[in-house]
Amino acid sequence: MVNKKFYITTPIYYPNDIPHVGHAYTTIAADILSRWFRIRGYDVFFLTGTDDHGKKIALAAEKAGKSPKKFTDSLIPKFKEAWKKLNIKYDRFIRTTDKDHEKIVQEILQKTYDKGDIYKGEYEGYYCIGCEAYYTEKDLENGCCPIHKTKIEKLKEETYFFKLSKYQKALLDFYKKNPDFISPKNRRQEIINRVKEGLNDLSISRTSFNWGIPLPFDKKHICYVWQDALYNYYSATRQKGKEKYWPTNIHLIGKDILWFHSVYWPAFLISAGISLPNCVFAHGWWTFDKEKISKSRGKVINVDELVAIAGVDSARYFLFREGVFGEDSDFSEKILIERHNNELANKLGNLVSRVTNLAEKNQIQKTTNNLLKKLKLKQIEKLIKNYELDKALNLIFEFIDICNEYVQNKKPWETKDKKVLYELVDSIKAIAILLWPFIPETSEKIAKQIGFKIKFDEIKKPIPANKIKKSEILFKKI
RNA sequence: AGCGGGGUGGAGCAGUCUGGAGUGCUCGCGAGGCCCAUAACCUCGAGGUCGGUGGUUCAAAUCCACCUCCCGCUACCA
Repeated sequence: MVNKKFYITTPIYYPNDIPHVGHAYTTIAADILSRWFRIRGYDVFFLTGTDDHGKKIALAAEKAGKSPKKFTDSLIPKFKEAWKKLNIKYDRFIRTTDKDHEKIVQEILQKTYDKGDIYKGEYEGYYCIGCEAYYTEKDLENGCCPIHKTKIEKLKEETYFFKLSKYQKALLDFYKKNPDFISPKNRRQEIINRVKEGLNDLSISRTSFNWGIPLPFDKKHICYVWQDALYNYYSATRQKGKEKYWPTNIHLIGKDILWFHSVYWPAFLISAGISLPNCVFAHGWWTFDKEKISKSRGKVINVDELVAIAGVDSARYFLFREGVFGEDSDFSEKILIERHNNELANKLGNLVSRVTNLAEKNQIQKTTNNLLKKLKLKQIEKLIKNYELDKALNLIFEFIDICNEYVQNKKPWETKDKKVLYELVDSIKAIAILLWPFIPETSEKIAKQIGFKIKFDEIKKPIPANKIKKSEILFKKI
């Protein structure tokens, strides 16, 4: 039997950023889902990467005295290290400078051009020479550049346009037929309303700089950011053996780029005659101690800082337990530590500690695990399939409480009941397997300690009545 | 301005779609229990007219209308 496939992506990030909590959130979410579908037996392809092209990069490279390629090469390790640090297991790290990507982008652009969806025109905007960038009217302050405070001029540039307006109806039809395409559903109406208001054609090329992919039908022009970037999701599946993964099951993104993914992206694909992704899931933003994260105000928390607070697993756990997946949440070091202490150390850690200790002293004896019946496995599976990660975690931790209660009520330290201890050890196994996508390091420690494999089917397989040793402390309190 | 989201015991949140005793979670507070465990764990309790007004209904936090306050988005900007 052929396994079902699951293809998941994160956005490709701008490499001159420092990987921070926002990047980490999306990427961990993708990691959790891909791990989950892997243990459920799916053939998973998890893609992340960087968007190396664009004017900002070209300028930053110039400033650093490097070629853009060399410059981005030097930035990529930061991201790879961050993901390693967060225990993220992606299948490919794509860069928009990858040869296979460039080739695919050009092929599709040519196709789109041949179809007549790209035409030459003029782009008009407010151009600041100091910034070497265009601004929209509302960006200006009294007609001046917001950064240089200098008078700004209206400039025209020859550019190619994509006929986005042509796809208004097709998009609306598509949304109607695929109600889950834009998720969570409260964002859906927002997009639909805006699309109904009408779509402008999209300027897709620039001649003012050359760090990008040249248009195949006019080499003077380079493809401008979005088209180049969005196609990465597709080009990654044009590699040999990877074709089966298209279309994407879920594009995980931040709500700030939902418009591009739910409007431009399907329009580009329809135009190129490519089948459309199943779902674009826009999650919320992190505020920091109730304030919006902004670099200028120093309210960013980067991956190193995040992990330094209480470790990888606590960070991963916190991000998905705090708040509803899909909505905004507030990041606070204090609350992360609270959750680490109260939930991971006191509930989960302590449960493992007391049970393994009792099991070491008294041994365990195989029996039917009635305790496990209280685990709402079906519901948990359903929640994760609907990407309701916070709710799934709630149910798993509800079961941890039930286990702690069970220890309390059955008093195995008094009765020395080997069967009760067996039930508990077997239940911890189930907990560890279910938590593996969220806190892999901890689950693996538990698995090693008790002696089982992290596979979904193992949840229902009775654990062999091995000798158990008291576990080390899983989460030290802070 | 338009569109979207929100206002639930002291704090932070679920619950609202698919109405059914104010149910639940984390923390804080009060009392007790346990002693296996990471001074952890378990039980009980105090505390809310579910933003306001009106409507539908046998029944509304939940559905409808209006009002009020908070927050976000408004496009070629990753």
